[in-house]
Amino acid sequence: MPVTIKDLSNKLGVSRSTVSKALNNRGDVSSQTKERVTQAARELGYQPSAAARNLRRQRTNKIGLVVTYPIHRVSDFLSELIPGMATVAEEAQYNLILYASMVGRVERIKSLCRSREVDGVIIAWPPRLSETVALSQLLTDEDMPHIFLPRRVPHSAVSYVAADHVQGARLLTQHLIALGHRRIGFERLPEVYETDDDRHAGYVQALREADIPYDAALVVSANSQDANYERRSFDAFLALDEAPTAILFFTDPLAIRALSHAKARGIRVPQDLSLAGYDGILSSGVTEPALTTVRQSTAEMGVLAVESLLELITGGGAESQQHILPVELIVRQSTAVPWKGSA
Amino acid sequence: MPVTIKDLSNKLGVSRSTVSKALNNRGDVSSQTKERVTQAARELGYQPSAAARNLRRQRTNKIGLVVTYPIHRVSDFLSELIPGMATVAEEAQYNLILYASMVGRVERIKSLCRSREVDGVIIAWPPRLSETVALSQLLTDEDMPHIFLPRRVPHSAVSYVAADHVQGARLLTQHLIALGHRRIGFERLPEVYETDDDRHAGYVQALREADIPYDAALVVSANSQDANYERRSFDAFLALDEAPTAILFFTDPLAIRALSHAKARGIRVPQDLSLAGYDGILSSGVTEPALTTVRQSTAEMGVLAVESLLELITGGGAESQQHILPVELIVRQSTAVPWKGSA
DNA sequence: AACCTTTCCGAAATCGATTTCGCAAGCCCT
DNA sequence: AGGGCTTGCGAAATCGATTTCGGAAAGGTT
Repeated sequence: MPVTIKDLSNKLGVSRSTVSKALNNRGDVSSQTKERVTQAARELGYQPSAAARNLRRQRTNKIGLVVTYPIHRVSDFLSELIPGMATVAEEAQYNLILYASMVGRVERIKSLCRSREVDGVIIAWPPRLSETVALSQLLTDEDMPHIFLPRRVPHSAVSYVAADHVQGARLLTQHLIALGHRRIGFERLPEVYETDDDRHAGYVQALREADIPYDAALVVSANSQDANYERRSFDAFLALDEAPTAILFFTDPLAIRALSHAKARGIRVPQDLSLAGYDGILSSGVTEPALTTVRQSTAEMGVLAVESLLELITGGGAESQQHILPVELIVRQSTAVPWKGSA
Repeated sequence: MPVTIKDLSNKLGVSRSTVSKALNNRGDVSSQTKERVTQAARELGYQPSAAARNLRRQRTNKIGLVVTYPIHRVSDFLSELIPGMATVAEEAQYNLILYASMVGRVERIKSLCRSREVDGVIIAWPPRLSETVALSQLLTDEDMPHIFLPRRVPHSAVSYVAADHVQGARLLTQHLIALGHRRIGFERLPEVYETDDDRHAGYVQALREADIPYDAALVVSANSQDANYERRSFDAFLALDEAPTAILFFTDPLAIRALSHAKARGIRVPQDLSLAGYDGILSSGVTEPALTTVRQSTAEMGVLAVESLLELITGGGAESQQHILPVELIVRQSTAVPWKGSA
């Protein structure tokens, strides 16, 4: 039985209204009374009940991080996202509630809105575009401020924070072209929809800019569900009439595994073959050779998502928040001039 | 303006009490009425207000993950902890609220208790023992179920989930001894208190079991604040009259950096020097050579912590929950027989 | 002195759900 | 028929804070 506002008002002989107004620093309380009340509140260790306050104020000062993707598949990103998000939220007197088991649970999201557990949500790793747009509509209908992360949603009314993957893939491809590569493989991952489209577009764009014809045989689609697929696709690359001299992988883990396949086959990286990843995860820096990759600042995206969401909640900002953050090319040892030494 | 219980009762022409009782499946409502009510609730998409329910029920169905350590320093662990924790919590109809900026904020924790935002808390990476015990006392006084993670708290009334670090360090040391090492260095990290003590104890125990005298010169203390310290301490190891043939590091990152220092000095690992880490982070598997390490199942600890906390909350379980999870030795390529080939 | 402003406070309504308690209707039993 | 039970429902209290609104008291103005 914690101290309530009633206890305070009894002890001081003033009404509950006065206590509340004093603690919230309203105008119609004398500074004397304010002093007495705050003093007593401190002494008794009074802390307003969150539930009562939420009910009355009709807001919770909590924002939801709704992960609409198998959460263990994105835990690496979460570890970069969460510290910044939580910190920024807390600076604004908000807390982060995690909703992990949201894969395909539109019903659950709807009930989350209606029960008003949170003042706004960040939808992390939303599903394919059509569903995302529908979800956004649902949330709008429910009057729930929301922002998508970290995927671009090409729709003017939808808020999101994403990284510039067109540019990322373009930078990587340009880097390889500058080294002298002309046959550049690209292993894409269609299951991530727009992100995959974007990176593919960046790859295509860089090729076009260098007047290198696009060869569909150099582009294969990975499948993160199927562990064996990687090796098969890697071998497929090598079996081409004109094998690529460099391969871009959709993510670092794919590239790292390709690296070990290469080693197992006696292919030297980068002398015989250049490999590059994407994301700049920690492991990409400690492989031998260290991976050339593109780094998106996940932490920054999280921070920006929270900040944008808070603006949507307080209504201070624009109608919709759309942010695309720059990415950074990280050149390391896994890429080099093709056929440097064939010994 | 979401649908409230009042809307339902109006539409159906029954009292609010009846609606509530019907939806909560109480005994004193006819099954007919129950049917009508649930039907209408579905149609209108009624969802009880979380705040109102919390206020009335005096519980929130939320548990707090209180990180009392700089959160960006533990983000790797968080990524392993959180998916399991959130999933288990949600299965039990609970959600996880993150409290990130809790370093030294005892006041904040106290207000968290008094405002009853959560039904229980998991205190992650608690501070030194004396403070931890005091914190536990505070939480007990506030009637707030709590559990510490992932550190042992040697105090019968305090609940915690931890890993068996005595055993972990012992396994590593035994492994090196079995390979033939007798001069085994140990770089400890005193800032993590009990965990450090435990690992040191395991090291000592393994040496004693093998009748190898303890040499204080082989044990140095790292300081994670000071990036240069590592190199200095590494050089200090090498400068010893009788340099160690193997070194255990308190964590994988320390070992990984030692690995690059070794390379930079032309020392071959493991031929000239065996190195081992601790924790089995992802990166430890992709270094060259891959690190021998000890893996604690962080994910399991998180799950167990949530389960234990839920028992404390529902009062079903024991008075205090104390769990020490086994650890697993992972032998990889960074450890070998000493002086295998000196060429 | 009559009137008008401020200043400050408290009674009561409110947020939305749950729970207690009383009561009416219907049933069974002797 | 009368007493006792069961069943099903609703009125009202409750959780704890906030907010609206009315009014008393004090001060100021002509």
